[in-house]
This record gives sequence, C-alpha cells and structure tokens, in this order.
Amino acid sequence: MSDIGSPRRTHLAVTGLSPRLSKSERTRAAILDAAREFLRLRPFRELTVAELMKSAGASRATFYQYFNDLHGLMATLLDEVKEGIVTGAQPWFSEVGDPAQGLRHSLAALVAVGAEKGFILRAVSDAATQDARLEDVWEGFIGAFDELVAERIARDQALGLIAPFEPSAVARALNRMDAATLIQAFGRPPMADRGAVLAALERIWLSTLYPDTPLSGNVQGR
Amino acid sequence: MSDIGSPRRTHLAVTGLSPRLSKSERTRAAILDAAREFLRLRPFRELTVAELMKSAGASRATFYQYFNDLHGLMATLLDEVKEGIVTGAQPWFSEVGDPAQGLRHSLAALVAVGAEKGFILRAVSDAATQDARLEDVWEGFIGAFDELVAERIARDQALGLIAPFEPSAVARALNRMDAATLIQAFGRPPMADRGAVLAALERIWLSTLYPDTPLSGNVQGR
DNA sequence: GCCTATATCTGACATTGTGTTAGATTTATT
DNA sequence: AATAAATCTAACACAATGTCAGATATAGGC
Repeated sequence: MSDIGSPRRTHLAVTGLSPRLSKSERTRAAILDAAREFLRLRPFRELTVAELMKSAGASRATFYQYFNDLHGLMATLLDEVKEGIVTGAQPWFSEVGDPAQGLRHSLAALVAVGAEKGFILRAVSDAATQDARLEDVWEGFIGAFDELVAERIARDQALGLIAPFEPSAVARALNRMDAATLIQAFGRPPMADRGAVLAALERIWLSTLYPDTPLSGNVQGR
Repeated sequence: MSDIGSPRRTHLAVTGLSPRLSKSERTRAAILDAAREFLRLRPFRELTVAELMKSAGASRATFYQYFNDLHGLMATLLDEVKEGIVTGAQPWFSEVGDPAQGLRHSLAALVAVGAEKGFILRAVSDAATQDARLEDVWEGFIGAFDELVAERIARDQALGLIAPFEPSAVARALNRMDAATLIQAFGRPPMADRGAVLAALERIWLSTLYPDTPLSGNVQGR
C-alpha cells in the first residue's frame, strides 16, 4: 500500500460489516469512480480536481478531504490493479507443473488484466512523470516484478531448464516490455487485439527463457 | 523534423557559411545547451522557463523567441537524437551480411546512443505525457521503428530465416522494450552497466528472431 | 424525533508558472 | 553613423493548485 493517497482522516465510522457504505465511504468511492470513468477515455493530463469533483457530485474542497492531490489518487488506483496482476502472475511464480505452461498462463492473465485496467496503468505511468513520490511508487511496483522474475529465472537456471545468463537485466527488459506493451495496446481507445498482443509476448518470453517449447496455436500469427 | 519547436522567426541572417554563429544562433544554442545540462541531472518536471533562461543567460521572454514552449524545445532535442539512432540501426536494416550479426551491431549501436543520450529520451518521454502534440511526435518516433522492424522481420521470414508469425505485434513489443530499457538504464544517474544491458537485449532479440545463432561471449552473464 | 459529531459547501485567498505584450535598449552589420 | 535584428524589463491575464474559515447539511445513536 502506498500511503501517498490519503490525508487527514476523521473517525471513519466502522459500523461492523455494514452492508451499506457510510457517507464518507460513498463519497470516496464516487471520486474514484469518476476518476476511472474519466481516465478510461481521456489522458491524465486533462484531469483537473474541479472537473473530477463535478463528475463525482461534490465540491472541490471535498476532494482534499480524501486525497492529498491527484497523484495520491493515482496511487490509490494503482493499488487496485496491483492485486489482479500479482494473483494473475501466480502460475509461473508458484513453480508447480511445467514452467513454460505456467509462464503461458501467467502471460495470459497479465494480458487479460492489462486489457481491462490498461487505462489505469497508462494514467499512473503518465502521472508518475510529474510527481517524485508517485514515480517512486510506480517504479517500486515494476521493480518488485524485476526481482521476482529474476529469482524465478535463477531457480530454473539452477535446474538446467533455462540457459545460464545473468538474469536481472533480462528480467528488467522483459518487464519493461510488458508494461510498455500493455500501456501501448490497452492504455486508451482504440484497444489492440488481445490475442495478437498475447501471442507476441508469449513468443518473446518463451523464446528467451524456454526456447525448446513449441509455441502453441497461433504460430503463424493470429 | 517535428515543427513543434519553432515560433515566429525573423530574418535569420545567413551570412554564407559563416564560421561563427550569428547572434540568434548562439542564443538558441545556449538555450539548448542549458536544457541538456539541466536534464542530464534533473527530471523534466523540474524544468521551468525561468530557471532555464537564467542558466542560458538570457531573459525569459527570449525563450519564446525560439520555442513555443518547453515541449517544443523537447521536440527539438529529440530530433538531435533521432539521427544517431537511425544511423546506428543501419547494420540490421541494410540487409547485408549475416542478419544476426547485423542485428547485434545495431543493438550495440543502440545501446551506445542510449547510454549517451538516454537522459534526453527520458526527458522527452516524460514531457510527452503532458502535451498532446509532443506525444504524437514521440509516438511517431517509436512507431516509425515499429514499421521498419516489422518489415525487416517479414523479409527474413520470406527467406525462411525467421519463423513465421505475425511480425507487427512482436516488433512493437521489442521496440517498446528497447525504449523503456534504455530510459530505465540510462535515463538518469546512476547509469546502468552498458554491457549488461546490451547482453540482455541481444539475448532477447536473438532468441526471438534468430534462435539458432549462438549468443556470443557473455553467455554466462557478464 | 432530537442531538451531536461528521461531512460537506461556499467563497475566498495566496501561490506558481505560463504565454503575451509594449516600449525601451542593446548589439551586430555594413 | 545608420539601420535592422535581438534582447531586456516589467507588467499583465490566465489556469490550476492547495488551504482555510465559517456556514450548512446530514447520518446515526440515543
């Protein structure tokens, strides 16, 4: 959790597992909804607090009750995406079954999440450019995968399943490729073809790490 | 040339092939120098016209004599880098000699340029986030390579040198990888190790396109 | 239904940086 | 010295931010 997002908080009436959201929870959700709705169609650079809060149906001052600034809001949106990506990546990381198959499943999940939340990834990476703290959050997010992937590669190298090479630079490059590709393909309308994107990433990852695995199905392109 | 950069221009005293720069040429160069100097160490988000022109030794108003805004300036800086990259990429594109060797040379040149001008690439890609016109320029820059690479792949596929697959998505992914990797590695201090970056890119590109080529030298990492 | 804490609203403010302009002044060139 | 080009100063309007005080509304417990 990135902690960037939230300012002074008041009592936060936690009425048990209330089926209904408290007033402040609803307001907060309305702001996040409005932001998602906006960013699905328009770039972060055009987002202003005033317009956002008009959509959210509250006053500009209220925004600052819930977020320090727009970058804090973006950090919150990123947190939402994190989970989906982390769990989607499990098949390969979990190290059960055929590694190449696991990698394939992980990539498929990554592309699925990317296609759904790509606009958030784009907005966060755009916003990170303008704010040192958010930039740290964003790079921490990607950097975490750098380490996981490098370690995963190293383990299969120890088993002789992957050729011996220094894994960390390769991991970094592949992860940047994924991030940039998802953002390019799904960061804004019009969306690219999911299958084509998946096929490309699969080809590159598998060729690099498990070159003896036959590339399934769409060998001839989509 | 991106045309974004320049505003109203006056007479532009061209005194033949003058060995010395005219006054306006010197001012313009001073601005660009100051920008490069700044961006080598600090991110684009911290660049302001006032501070830039203090370093350049001219008044704030003068800036607007030469550039429409900071994004225009960035477009100009990008133009400088373009050339180096395009010529560096020749070996593979030119299609003489062993393709895998050509690719290797092209990648080496790319990494060399990246290590030198990476901070400009980072600054431009950061700035592109904030300005629709510059964003177009930046994406056009990368998109141009997407097409070149896709065509180059298609040609070797026709010769049976590269496995058959739909080239454009792969080209896009590999190019995004290169851009993001160079920016990550060399976009700001501290700089990454050139050799390690080159080895990683080489491995990925060659595995994907020419998998039967033995990976030279640093197979075991550096 | 009342009361109180919580949340919100309005309207204003100072701040920062942008891009433009007018008119005076410097500098280069011939 | 004369002229044109380049620069300077100083001011302006503008957009957006983040903050604040005080008035007002609203939810939920009693």
